[in-house]
Amino acid sequence: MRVSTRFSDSIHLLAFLKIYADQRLTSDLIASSIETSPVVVRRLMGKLRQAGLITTTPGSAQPALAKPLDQISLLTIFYAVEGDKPLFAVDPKTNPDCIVGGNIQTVLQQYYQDAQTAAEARLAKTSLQDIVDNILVEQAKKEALS
Amino acid sequence: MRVSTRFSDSIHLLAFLKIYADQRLTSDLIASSIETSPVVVRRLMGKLRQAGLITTTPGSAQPALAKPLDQISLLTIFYAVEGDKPLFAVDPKTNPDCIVGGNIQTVLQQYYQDAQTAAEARLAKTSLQDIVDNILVEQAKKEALS
DNA sequence: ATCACAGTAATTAATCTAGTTACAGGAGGC
DNA sequence: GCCTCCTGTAACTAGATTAATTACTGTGAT
Repeated sequence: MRVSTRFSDSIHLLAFLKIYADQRLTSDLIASSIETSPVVVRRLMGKLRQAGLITTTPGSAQPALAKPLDQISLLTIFYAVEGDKPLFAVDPKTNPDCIVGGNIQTVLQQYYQDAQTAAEARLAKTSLQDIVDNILVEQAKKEALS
Repeated sequence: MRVSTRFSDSIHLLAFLKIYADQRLTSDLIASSIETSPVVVRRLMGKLRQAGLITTTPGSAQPALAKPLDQISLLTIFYAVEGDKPLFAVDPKTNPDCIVGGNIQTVLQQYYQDAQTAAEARLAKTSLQDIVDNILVEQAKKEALS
C-alpha cells in the first residue's frame, strides 16, 4: 500500500463533518463511520487542525470545517496528512564512484518530481465540495433502486 | 516511503547494463553500483525478465536489454516491479450503513485513478534512453569541473 | 463535582522492504 | 568428468511504517 489510508480516511472525516453537521460529532461517532478507533480519528483531526482545515474544542464534541467546502482541495488534505513524503523514492545510497551510481539520483529526482507534480495537479482540481456532491449522488442512486 | 526503491534501483540496473555493456555483468558488480546485495539484484532481474525487458542466462553473467533503450519507458519499468499496487489506497473497510462510509470508496476510486493516471502519463513520456543520456551529461559536467 | 469528551503518549500487532544465508543447478574451462 | 563461477530462489531476519489499543491529562457543560 503506497499511501496510507490516512489520506482516504481524512477525506472521509471531512465529508462526514459536512453531511452530519446536525449530529453530535464525537470522535466515537466519526470512528464508527470510518470503522476505526476514536483515537485514530482524533489523531487525524489533530493533523487537520494544524493544517487549518478544521477547528476543534477540547472537551467538547464540536469539530467544524474552518473553510468553505470548495476551498478545500484534495491536495490540501493530502499535504495536511501525508505531504512530507514523496510518492516516488530515490534510492539515497548508491556508489558515487560509478557513472550510474554517481549520477542516477540527480537524474531521477527531476523525473520523479514531474510525475508527482502531475498527480498533485489532479488532486488540486478536486474540492471537498465535489466529493460531498458525488457522495450524495451515489446515495441517491442507491435509494432510487430500493 | 511510498514507492519502494525497487523502482529506482531497477532503472539504475537497466542503465548500468547499457553503460557498462563491455564489462562482465555479474550480479555482484551491479550490486556494488547500487550498493545492495547480489541477491537483491538477481531478484530485480527476475522481475525485469518476466516483464520481457531483459534476457538472462542461468549460470552465465550475461544479462542484456531485450529492447532498444528508447522503447523502454519508466512506466514500463514501474509496472514490471511495482505495477500491481495503486499509488493511493482507498480504505476498503468503512461503514456501509453511513451515507459517507457507504459511498466514499466509489467516489474516491475515480479521483485516485485520475491522479495515478496523470503520474503514469509522465512516467510514460520518459525512456531509458533519456535516463542514460542524462546520466552521461551529468558525468560530463563533473569531469569538466575536475 | 461529575460526566462526557478531546488531546496525546506509549505500546502492540501486522505488514512491507531490504538484506542475508543457504542451496540447487547451468555454463564453461581444464 | 570435475571444478569454479555464476544465476535463480527459498527461507529467514531486521527495520520501518501503519493502525489499533490502552491509559492518562485536562477541558467544557451541567
